[in-house]
Amino acid sequence: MELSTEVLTFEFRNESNFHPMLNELQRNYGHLFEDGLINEINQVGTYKEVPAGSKLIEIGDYVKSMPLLISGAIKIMREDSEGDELLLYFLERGDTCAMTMTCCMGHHKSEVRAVAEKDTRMIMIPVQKMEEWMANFHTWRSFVLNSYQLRLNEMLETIDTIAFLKMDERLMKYLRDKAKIIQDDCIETTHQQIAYDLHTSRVVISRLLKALENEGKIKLHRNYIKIIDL
Amino acid sequence: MELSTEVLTFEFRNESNFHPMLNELQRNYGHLFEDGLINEINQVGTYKEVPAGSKLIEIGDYVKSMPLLISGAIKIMREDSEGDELLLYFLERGDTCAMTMTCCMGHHKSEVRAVAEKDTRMIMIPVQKMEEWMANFHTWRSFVLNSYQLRLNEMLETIDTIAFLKMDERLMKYLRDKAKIIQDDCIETTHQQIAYDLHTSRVVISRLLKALENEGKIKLHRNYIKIIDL
DNA sequence: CTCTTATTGTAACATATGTTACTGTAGCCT
DNA sequence: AGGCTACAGTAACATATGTTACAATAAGAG
Repeated sequence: MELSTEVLTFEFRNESNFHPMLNELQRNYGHLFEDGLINEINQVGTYKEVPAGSKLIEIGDYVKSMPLLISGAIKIMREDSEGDELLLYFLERGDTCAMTMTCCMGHHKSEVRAVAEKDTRMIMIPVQKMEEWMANFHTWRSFVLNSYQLRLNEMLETIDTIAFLKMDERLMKYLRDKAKIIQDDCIETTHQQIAYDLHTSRVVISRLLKALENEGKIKLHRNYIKIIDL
Repeated sequence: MELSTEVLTFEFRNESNFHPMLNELQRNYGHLFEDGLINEINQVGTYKEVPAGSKLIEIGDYVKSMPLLISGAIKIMREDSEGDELLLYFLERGDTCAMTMTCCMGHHKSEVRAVAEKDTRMIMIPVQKMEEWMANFHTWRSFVLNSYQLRLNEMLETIDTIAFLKMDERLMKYLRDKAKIIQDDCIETTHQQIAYDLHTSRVVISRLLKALENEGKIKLHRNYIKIIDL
């Protein structure tokens, strides 16, 4: 499955009479950041809008800016040397990517892939500012540390899921999480795509999905799954 | 297997003519921290020495100080609701525990268990100072961020191991990692203990160990395993 | 419409891992 | 020595997951 890696970027900075970014900032991050910081972000940040399916970061990429999500969702994936994939977690409004921060600050290659799960809007912050703000803005320090904490907890949850749950339970959790992310009981996907995300085979997923349908928990259709009671 | 949770703590602070802690600090963290910070750590830090096997943190504990490891090793474990265990990673000299930092700063319960793998020496930092130093010491900020990055990468490696490797490969990696941590080709442990760490059953471990022995990679003995060629 | 492709369902089988049960023995205590 | 316990070896079987192969059909392209 080939997805376009094209990304639409709109620059709003330095335009005198049109500041949607400032608006978005205040709406989504006003309660987190002090005014001075909001101002700085507005100065150096770049507004970016990407359609569902676009690849934002590939494994091995050098990353030079970190995102502040405004809306939408981003799927973070891991891949091993054989190309086998595994879904790690999703990012949503108010999130940033701790993995990206570590890449930025350590000037390392990305260890993960990031793909827009829905149409997504975000503000990109250049890496140099991150460090500067760490020294100057208490709210930025808190935000960064809090982001690390959230991400560590997501990783822990991922480990729990893989280590302690059987595939049928992982599948149920996957469907629940996905429905929550897209805020819809109808999940548009294929059995093959789920198999990639959970790192198993399509036949296994079809088998388990059919079992869930027989238990009345979901209803299967071509290219989408309707959640009844999970 | 019941282990003593007793912990030996020696306090060296505020003693005028005996400062082993300052020595240890300079030896192990002098290249990382500026003088002023070393001094502060020496003022408020507590030297702590624990024997192998002692439990430092239990899941659900509230943690009010973070460790800077001087020597030894600490095993970080996860446990699910049924009491099934899983080894996450080890901490060594120069490390601190990012999970602990997040607990301290967020005032959350610990999500993990920490057990001394060897006799271990460390300096404990009270949580209040952590935040203060974040604002005042550039080297402390770098250290904290770097610790988060290391821990995220350890977690990623753990996920890779569980998700992409079969049990025999996980076992080999486990033996290699363990030998490296204790710096000895003879690993003192039982099949049952390995089974707990890898979250599988003793019989499975015995079976796979026997296979490794037949391949000439290890030599099995009662209560210890000698690594030949892994 | 016809042809093609992607998607799904399903059977049959292979393999990895988990479970139960039993044995032997080293090490320790008395 | 005798007895106890933890540890290890192994067989036989159960289950979960992975693999291969093939059929049925919906959706889209022409």
